[in-house]
Amino acid sequence: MGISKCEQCAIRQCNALKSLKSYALVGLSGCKTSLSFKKGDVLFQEGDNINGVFCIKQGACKLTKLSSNGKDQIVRLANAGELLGQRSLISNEPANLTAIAVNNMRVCFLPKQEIENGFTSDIDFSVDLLKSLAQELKLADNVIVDMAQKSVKKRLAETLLYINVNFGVDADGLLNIVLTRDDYANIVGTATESAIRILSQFKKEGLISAHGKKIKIENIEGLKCVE
Amino acid sequence: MGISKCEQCAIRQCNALKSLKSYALVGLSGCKTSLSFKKGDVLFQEGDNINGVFCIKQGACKLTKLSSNGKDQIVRLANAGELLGQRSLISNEPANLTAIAVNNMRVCFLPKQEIENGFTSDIDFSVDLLKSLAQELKLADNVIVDMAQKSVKKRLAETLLYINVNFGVDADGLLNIVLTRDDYANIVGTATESAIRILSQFKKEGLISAHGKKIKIENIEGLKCVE
DNA sequence: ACATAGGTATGATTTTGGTCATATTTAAAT
DNA sequence: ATTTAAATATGACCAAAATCATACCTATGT
Repeated sequence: MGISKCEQCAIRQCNALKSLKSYALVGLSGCKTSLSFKKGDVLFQEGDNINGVFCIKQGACKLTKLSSNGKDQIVRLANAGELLGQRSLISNEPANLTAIAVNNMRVCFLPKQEIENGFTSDIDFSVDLLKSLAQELKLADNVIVDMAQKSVKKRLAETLLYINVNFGVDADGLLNIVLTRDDYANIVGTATESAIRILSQFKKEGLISAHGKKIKIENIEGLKCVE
Repeated sequence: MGISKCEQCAIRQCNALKSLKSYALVGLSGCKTSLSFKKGDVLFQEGDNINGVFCIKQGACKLTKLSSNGKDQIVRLANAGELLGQRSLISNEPANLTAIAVNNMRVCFLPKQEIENGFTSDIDFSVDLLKSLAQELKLADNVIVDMAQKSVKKRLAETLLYINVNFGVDADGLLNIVLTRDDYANIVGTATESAIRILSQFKKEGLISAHGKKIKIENIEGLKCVE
């Protein structure tokens, strides 16, 4: 059971839970589970009946799906503040994606029943859920277009820029999210060797620098111009 | 103004409007606009403030997005019964996609205000909207994986199978949706010549037959096995 | 019926990206 | 600290798909 209380948790301001009335939050506090995951841990798997949502308090994860060719595609990255499993809860279906921690995470699990109470009683909450799904859908549609129309090199450049904007950099300017070359390949949908090759090229061109897995963007404008 | 009444319209059973209470339907009837579009007509464009939703009574359309390389990607096809513009309405944003009729269409336009009244008063309506967005999101995620991981040939085979299942065939077994080779290319995200070449190959292999633009699937199992 | 534009078809060639092979480096486990 | 596995790097080669070129259909309007 949770130590902290949902009413006092700042992270809920980042997602639809911000619209829950205080009595609903008290209900949540009483039945939530605080979990922690280490890098590489699986939060849930494609096909799991998750029966609730996960609120990311700290850390980030990748949402992947296994393709029929045996490769895992990373469909998107989720950051602290995001709610996972909304879609499955709403559709009343098993998870369509697998969630894997990309660094150490603290997560609250909120059981389905409690959330459902929220959205029959709180119209603002369902409106917020609608908005967040609508946003996810828009982003997904845009990814479809990028996948279909842009080169691997451009997709990889845009991925670096995306991570820079959405996850930021540390004191040394290194991207806060640390991914393997294989992860990068699975985001842009290419072979691992191709991702490695292109990142090496970006390094030679001075667009990025790499210290092991840690990447620093050296030339944002240059990356934006990659075709 | 509409001739028929929303209360008596069967097509709304196919989408979230089925959950509107009868008084809300009467309100809609009073302010809806019945439109018709011919093949190739634009219902709305990416960037338009559509200020309402479109309910497709008859016909089908393609939802496209212009990529930075100047090509139009077909993100999905929408059939009779579907509601267009839900996402924009919810996000309160301009349309992210362009809708173009692929055959003759009859469509009702339902203004935003009226729909919004529906979802503050009718919890079932917002739940249904949530479910339909959730479904769209799941499909979009699956398309991302397919785009990233499958060959052009496989994507084209799956597109034919998708159209077969979702739009059906006429008395002669020809697919009900008639698309140009260019449209097929823009669905799977390839060059027009590549789409033409692969369809020719499918013809030679006896998987399909083509009578001008009209396509008939001759060997469903064969198409399913295309890699 | 004829002209015309848009769509289909196919060949030749180039480019992009995938696969296979093999080092080398880095990180994790004992 | 040493071993081991995993991740990175790079070359060589191959396959898939894009591009360029050209020709031929087939609807459409005049």
